[in-house]
Amino acid sequence: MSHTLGIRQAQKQKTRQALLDAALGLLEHQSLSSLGLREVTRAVGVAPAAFYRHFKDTADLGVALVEEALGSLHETIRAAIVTTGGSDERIDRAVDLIAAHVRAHPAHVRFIARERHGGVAPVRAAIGVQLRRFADEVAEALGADPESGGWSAADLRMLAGVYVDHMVMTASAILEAGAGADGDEEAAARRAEEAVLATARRQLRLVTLGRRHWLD
Amino acid sequence: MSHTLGIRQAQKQKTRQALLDAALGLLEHQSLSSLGLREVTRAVGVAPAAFYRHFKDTADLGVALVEEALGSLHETIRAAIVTTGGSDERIDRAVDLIAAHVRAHPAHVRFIARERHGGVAPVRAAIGVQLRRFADEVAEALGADPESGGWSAADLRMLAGVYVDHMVMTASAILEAGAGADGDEEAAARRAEEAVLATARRQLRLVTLGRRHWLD
DNA sequence: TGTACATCAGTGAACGCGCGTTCACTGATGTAC
DNA sequence: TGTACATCAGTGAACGCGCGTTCACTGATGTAC
Repeated sequence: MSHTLGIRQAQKQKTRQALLDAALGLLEHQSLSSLGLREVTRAVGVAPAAFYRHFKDTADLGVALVEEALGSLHETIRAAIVTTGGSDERIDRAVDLIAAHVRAHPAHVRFIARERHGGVAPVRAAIGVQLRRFADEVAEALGADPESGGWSAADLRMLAGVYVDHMVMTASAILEAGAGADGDEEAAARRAEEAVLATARRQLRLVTLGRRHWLD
Repeated sequence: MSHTLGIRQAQKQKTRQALLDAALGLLEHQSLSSLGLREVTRAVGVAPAAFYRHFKDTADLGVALVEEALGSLHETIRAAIVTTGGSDERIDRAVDLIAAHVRAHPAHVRFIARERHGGVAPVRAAIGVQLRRFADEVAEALGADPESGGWSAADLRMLAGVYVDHMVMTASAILEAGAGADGDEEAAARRAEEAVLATARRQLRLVTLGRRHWLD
């Protein structure tokens, strides 16, 4: 099988991951566009010059973060796709999966929502490519669904786009709902999150109804 | 009626507007989070210290930009609301209005899409407040529509949210479609924009169908 | 297993530069009489 | 209308500071024999 990494390679990967983690943390309160290389290395505890052993600049690090963040989202999307059952069960399941994803990877969700339209072109492009891939994948799954008989490829792709966009928007809204959760406000934050989830479910039901009558 | 501004006040307003315009231009390729005060004053041709006669810092300037950008969007939304006719005509009209808005105020659209989830909290908050106001306004208009008989306030609000979010996303997508339009690619960009508009119309039709069968 | 050399992730000092902020100022505009 | 004083938008110099990038380096790890 795959041979074990040498000590040197393993240590390098560890430092690289520490840089990525530190950057993600620092991006909670700023945009990638203003993230400094020295800020990141300071947070990790290595010399500024060490940064260049791993990334060309912070935009390059941002692209690596896109792969990490959308890798985890990809798994959630696949889990939502394979769900079976009636439309209401599928909607509940999809929304639960998104909520769990946000709880597991809040910083990833924030990063994607923030940089999707952010000021760093290569990162924006990388996010765009991946989200389009997700939509293609969802469109393919929708095409396999008997409910989609008679749908054109363009219409399936349009519907898939609605689902993917909705997923990203909902994830970001859940994050925002929990943002003010300090001390006593925890209960209020939980209520706000539940309101976001309820709205998301209603919106998905609306789309499902539209889908059902698309070919009328 | 309102008395004319003094020469001093008029000149001050002119400088303030020049700072806002310069900032908006500089934000095409970066986020507010990384916009420098000196950058803005340099673009206008005034001393750095002059900035403080108008804004506390760049975040403060950003909040002023939100009001400017969402003021113009507000008018477009009102125009879309008062449209009459069958649902297809209303959809076509709404999408045309968005396209015209993007053509008239591309930098405003970019700013809102970028900073809606951006790294500057006061700006994010200001955008959130205004978009929620727009949704309230749309919900009220939807409530007056005979097609919405029997709808709960929460459902109307949910639907209004879908429309407002869709409008912002579509505006941003139109901008992105035209982004690569240099030289020979102009024709390709126009085709890309038309594809975005076609998708937006289909998505609105999907929502309209869902709306029609909401109470089934 | 042991030795001699090659590799290379991370160091630490140095650089020039542009940043945000302060301050006393200037001179055109505004106001009171 | 004319004069004397007040206001205040914009100036320009100065400050300390952290930035990104470069470079020769060190010493642990890897490799060839």
